[in-house]
Amino acid sequence: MEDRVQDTNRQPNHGSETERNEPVRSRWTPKPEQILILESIFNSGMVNPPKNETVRIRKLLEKYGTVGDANVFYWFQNRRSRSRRRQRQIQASLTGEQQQTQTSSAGGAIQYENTGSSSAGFAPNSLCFPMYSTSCSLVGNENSEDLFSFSGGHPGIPEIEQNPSIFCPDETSNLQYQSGLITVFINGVPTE
Amino acid sequence: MEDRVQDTNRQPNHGSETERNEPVRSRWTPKPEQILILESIFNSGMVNPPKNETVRIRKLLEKYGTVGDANVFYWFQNRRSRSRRRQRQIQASLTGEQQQTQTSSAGGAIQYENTGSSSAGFAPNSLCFPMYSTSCSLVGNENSEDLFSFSGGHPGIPEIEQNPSIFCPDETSNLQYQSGLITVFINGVPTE
DNA sequence: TCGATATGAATGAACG
DNA sequence: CGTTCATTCATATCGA
Repeated sequence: MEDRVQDTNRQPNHGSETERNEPVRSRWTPKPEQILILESIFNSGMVNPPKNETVRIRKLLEKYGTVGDANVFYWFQNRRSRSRRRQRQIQASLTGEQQQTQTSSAGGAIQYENTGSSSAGFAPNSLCFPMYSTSCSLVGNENSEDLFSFSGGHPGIPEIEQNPSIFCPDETSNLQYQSGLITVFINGVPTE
Repeated sequence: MEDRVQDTNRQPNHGSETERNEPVRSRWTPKPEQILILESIFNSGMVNPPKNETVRIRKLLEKYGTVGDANVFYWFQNRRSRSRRRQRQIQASLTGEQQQTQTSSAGGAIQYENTGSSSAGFAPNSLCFPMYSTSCSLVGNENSEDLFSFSGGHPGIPEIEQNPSIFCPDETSNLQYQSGLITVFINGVPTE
């Protein structure tokens, strides 16, 4: 398994090769711009995009780097899973614990189940979004192909759930615009 | 394939017992030998074993570790599902290479693919099975109880799988034999 | 470089 | 049967 055929380039901060060129990558490493897009979509309420949407999202992301449907799919799956887990843990520590109010662990519950003995002291720096979140530029994509007219009504799948109450407070309340190109997210779909 | 990673044989079992007596495992983790057996059966064409077979398979697998009928059942179910999904995905990315955003809902099937719209280099190397496939030894089990003499006559249920042609080419064309104990797969049933 | 965390990917279990 | 959730594994990245 593992054909490391995927070529993605990571390089969050090294500005050398930005697009093509990759020694050998085993796992997809989303670029900052891609993460931003994904985050936005997720936060827009589309936490579980159907296949069609997934494909569209992938195409959108491809403008910033190679990515496959599977990557997008996994991303959302992990996202949902992790959000939920975090939420659950927070809840748990809030309700069921009166014994020791977040003493050592400062409230955060990590995911790693006690792997051994290392005390779990650490820093819950970011409440819900720990991601790297490097500075992203999202500069205008020269690619002017019409992405989508964003699906107003779903192609036939009324299945989306506009999650009314998202837990994640998150800090990515982005809406980045720069270099004269504004990207707005309509219905979870980045449009310009 | 690719040992480069894996095989860490690392039983998630942090403990020491690799076999009997699990500290507390919520989910079954098939051992390499078990996987091999399952793969072989599946690749033999028995992709959807009836209950009787499932029971037998489970008993066979039990020689290498605790396992229940449900595990076997789930395994085959997931296997079938996955194989099919992958197949579909490959198809899709082949045809959709130019465009084709098929709206046929199809429910998100995703998993593996390398699309590289531009410069698609895909790797046929790992055909279809991403799974671990660790090196297995399947060393002779001193367990002399002869569980089966392979089903001579079928228990009475002619109801077998329907799918005659499986797509997955697979690479596990094993047939391992070791330390004086040869295991052959007759009719998809490992026998010694 | 090592150790910890973050997160992509794989897969067992379950749901509809 | 197809899809989704939960758990686990493997790797990228950061910090000391």
